[in-house]
Amino acid sequence: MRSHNASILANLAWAHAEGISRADLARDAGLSASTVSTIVSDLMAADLLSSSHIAPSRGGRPPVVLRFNTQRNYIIGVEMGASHVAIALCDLRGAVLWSRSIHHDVPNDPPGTLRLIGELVDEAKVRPEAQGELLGLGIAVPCPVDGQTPDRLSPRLLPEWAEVRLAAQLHHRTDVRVFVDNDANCGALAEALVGAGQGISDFTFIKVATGVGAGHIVQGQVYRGFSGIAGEIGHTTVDANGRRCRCGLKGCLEAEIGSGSVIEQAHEAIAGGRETSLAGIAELTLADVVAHAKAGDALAREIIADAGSHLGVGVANLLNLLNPARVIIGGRLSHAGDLLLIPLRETVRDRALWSSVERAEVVISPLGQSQIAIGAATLVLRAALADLSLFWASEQDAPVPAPSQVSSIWRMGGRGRG
Amino acid sequence: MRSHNASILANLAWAHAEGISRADLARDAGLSASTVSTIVSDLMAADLLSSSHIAPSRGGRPPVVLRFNTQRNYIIGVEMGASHVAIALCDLRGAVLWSRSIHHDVPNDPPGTLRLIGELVDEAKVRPEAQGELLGLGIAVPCPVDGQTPDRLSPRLLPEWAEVRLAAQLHHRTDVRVFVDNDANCGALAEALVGAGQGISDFTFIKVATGVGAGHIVQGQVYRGFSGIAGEIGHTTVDANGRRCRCGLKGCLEAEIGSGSVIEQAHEAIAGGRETSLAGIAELTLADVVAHAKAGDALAREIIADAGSHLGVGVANLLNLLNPARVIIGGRLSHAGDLLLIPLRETVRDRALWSSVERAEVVISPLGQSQIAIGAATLVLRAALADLSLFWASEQDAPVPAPSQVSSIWRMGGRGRG
DNA sequence: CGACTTTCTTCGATTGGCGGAAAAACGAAC
DNA sequence: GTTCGTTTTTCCGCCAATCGAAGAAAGTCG
Repeated sequence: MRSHNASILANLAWAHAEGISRADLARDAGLSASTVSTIVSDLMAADLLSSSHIAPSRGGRPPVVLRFNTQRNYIIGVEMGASHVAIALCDLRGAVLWSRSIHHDVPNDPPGTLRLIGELVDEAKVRPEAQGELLGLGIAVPCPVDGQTPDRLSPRLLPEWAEVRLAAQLHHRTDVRVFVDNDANCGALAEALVGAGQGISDFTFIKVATGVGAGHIVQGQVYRGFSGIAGEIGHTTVDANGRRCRCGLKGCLEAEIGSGSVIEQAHEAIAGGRETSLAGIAELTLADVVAHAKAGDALAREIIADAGSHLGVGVANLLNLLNPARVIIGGRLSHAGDLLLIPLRETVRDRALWSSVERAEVVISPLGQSQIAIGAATLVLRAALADLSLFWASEQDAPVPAPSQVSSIWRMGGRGRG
Repeated sequence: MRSHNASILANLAWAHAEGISRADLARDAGLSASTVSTIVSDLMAADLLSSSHIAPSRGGRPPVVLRFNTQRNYIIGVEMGASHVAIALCDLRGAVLWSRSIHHDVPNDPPGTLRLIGELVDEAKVRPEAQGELLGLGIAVPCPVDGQTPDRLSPRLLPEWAEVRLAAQLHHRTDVRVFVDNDANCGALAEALVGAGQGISDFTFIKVATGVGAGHIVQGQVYRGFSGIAGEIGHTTVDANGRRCRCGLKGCLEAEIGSGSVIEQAHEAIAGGRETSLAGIAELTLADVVAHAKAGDALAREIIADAGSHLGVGVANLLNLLNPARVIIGGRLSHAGDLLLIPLRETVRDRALWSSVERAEVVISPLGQSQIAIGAATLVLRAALADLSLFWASEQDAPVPAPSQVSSIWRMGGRGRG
C-alpha cells in the first residue's frame, strides 16, 4: 500500500545522490504526480527528504530538487574477522565517517569479543561524526548464517560461539536493532549499494582472505540459498590434484588461494632456497606478501599470479553456472590489484564458452579496508530502505534476528498493517 | 491491486489440486474473507474456478470446496531436441493428455522443423483430449535464450537458425501466444510446477543428454542470470585431466557424461576387446547403454556409474556455490535410475563440506520421457497463472517474446492497468 | 508580452480492501 | 427439539490510497 510506494520513492531518492525532482520521481516510479506529491510531503515531514535547491528550468517551471537526508541517522557496521574486529561509522549514504580495526582472537574469545564490540560501539557513538540518531548495528560474521537459527553462529566453524546469542546480547548492550549476516554476503551488499555493484542486479562478490567465500546478489537481493550457505565457493574444486584442504579434500579453491596457503607457499619457497625479499620476515602475513609483490618481489608476484589463475578457474565455473553480470573481488588478497586481476582475467577468458561470459567483468572492490564493515552497516541501511518504519520506530521490539529477506510473495493489503 | 490478489488466489487454488474452501483461501492468502468472496465470484464467472462439492463440517457451516478448472483450456508444449521434436498436449494441471516424439534433424533444417511443429500442433488441436481453447504454445529450445534478443536462437550453437524468428513464425502459423525458453529452464519449471520441485523454492534441475545443462529455480522463479545463460553447468570443469571437450577445454562435465562421451567410452572399450552385450549394436545410442546397464551389462553399468561420479563433482560444486534444497536429474541419462544416482550421491557426500549440503536431496526427475515438452507447456501455464488476463484475452497482441520474468519491482497502482 | 512548457498542488472521484453484521448451515448439549 | 456455539459465506458501509483534471506557480521562447 502507501508504505510500499513510499519505500519505492525513498529508494529512488536515495539512489539519486545528486538529487531528484518530484516530477522525475513520478516518472521513474510510474506513479502519478499527485501521489508523489503527497508521499513526498510525508517523507519531508519525517525528515527523510529535504529540498535542496531549484534546478534550472527545462522550458517550464523549474523543478525543486529533493535530496535524501543522509545526515538524519548514522549506522554502525562491525566486521568480526578471524583475527580482528573492525568497526565503521557510516552515514545513510554508506559513506565511512570513522573507522577502526583492532586485533583480536575472535573465534576463541566470545566474551572478550562482545566486550570489545561494545566498547567500540560506545566509542563510535560519541564521535563528532555521529550525526542524528543511531539507526542500527550491523554485524558481519565469518561463518554462514542460517535463516532458521539466525542468532546461532556455526558450531562447526566457531565452536566457542555455539552457545552465544550474538544479536540478542549486542541488542541488550546497545539497545538498538542488530542485524547479522555472513561476511561475504555483507560484502556483496556493500558493493550493491555503494560499491562496484551499483545498478547491477546480478553479480557475485568474492572475498579472498583467510577463507574464500562468495556472496551472490540475485535480482537485486542477497541470495542465501536453501539453508543460508550459498556462496561457499572456497570449497569448490579447482584442481583435483592440488593442495590438501582443511576440509579434507584436495584442490579446493581455499586450499590454493586462502591466506594460509599463500603464506605456506611462500615458506615452502623460502625453505627451498628461493631468493626473495620475503625471507627473514618473522611472522609472515598475507599483507606482507601483497606488499612485497607490489614492491616487485618475483616470488611474491608469482604466488599471487598463481592465486589469480586458480581463482580464475573458480570464477569461470561460477560464470558458467550463474552468469552474473560482474564478479567483484574483495578481501585482503584483492589489495594486490592487477597482479591478481590480470592472470585471473586471462584464465577466465580461456575457460569461457560463451561470449557473454567472456564479456563478464571481473573487477576489484573499490571499497578498500573497511569493505566488510561497510557491508555490515549496509545491512541496516537496506533493511530501513525496504521498510521505512524502521526510521520512525527507534526502540521497540526485539532485535531483528534473521538475515531478513524481503518476503518473496508480496501481498497487497493483508491484515494488520502498522 | 485486485488482479494481483486474484492471481494469488488462482495460484493457491491451482496448487490445491484436491480443492480448497474460500475460508482457507482467505487464511492462506492473508486476505479478508469478504475480499476473497468477491474475487472468487469473479474467478467463477470467468470459469477459472468452480465449486466442486461440500466438505464435511468442522463444527460449523460446511465449507464449499472450490477447484481450479483444469479443463478450461489446454496447452501445447514442444521440445526441440538435437535430433527430435516432441510434443505434449497438457491440461491446466500440467498433466499430459497426449504426446508424440518424432525424429528430426532440428539443428540443420529450420524450415522442415517449423513445418513439422506446425503439423504436430494441428494434430494436437483436433485430438479428442484437447478440451476448451488452446491457451498457448511453449517451445523448449536446445540453446540459451537471451532476454535481449529473445526471438533469436544462438547463432553459435545453431548457425542455421540464426535468421529464423521462431516465436514470430509459430505465432503466425498457429495464431496463439508462443513462449520460448531454453530446455533446461523448461525442465526446471516443469519440476517446479508438476514434478519433484513442487513446493520447493530453490532447486536446480540438470538435464543430461546430448548436452548437459542446468536450470535454476531461485525463490520460486526461473533464474536466467545476466544474459540468459545461467546454468551452463556442462562446461564447468570436473576433472582438469579429463577428456577433451568440443569447447576446447579438458574435463568439462559435458565431455565426461554427455551422450557423445558415453557412447565414445563404450566404443573405446569395445575396441579394446572388452566383453559386453553392447558389442555388435549398429548405431549405439545412449538409450542402448542405459537399457543394457539395466539389463546387467557390466561395461554399461561401469560407464554409467562413472558418469554418476563425475556428475557428483559438478553437483557438489553446485551445492557449495548455490545451496539449492534439491537437485533434480533429468534427461535421457537419468533413465538409468539408481545406477546413476547411487555413485552420484556418494561423490556428493564425499565432497560436501556442510551438513546442509550433505543433506541436500539429489533425485531423479519423475516426469519421464516428456519432461522437457511438459516444461515447455508449463511456460504457458506459469505465465497465465502469474497474469490471469492471459486467460481472457485469447488472441490480441504480438507473441510473448521474452522468457518473461516477473518484474522484480512490484509497483502498486501505476498508470494504465487493463 | 503572450503562448507554451514544465512543475507542483488541490480537489473530487473511483477503486478496492477491510471490519462487522448478518445469514447460512451445521454439530453438540440439554 | 430447542438452544447455543461454530464455521463459512455474503452484504454493507467505511476508509485508505491512487488517479485525473484543473489550476496555480514559475519559468522559456519568439
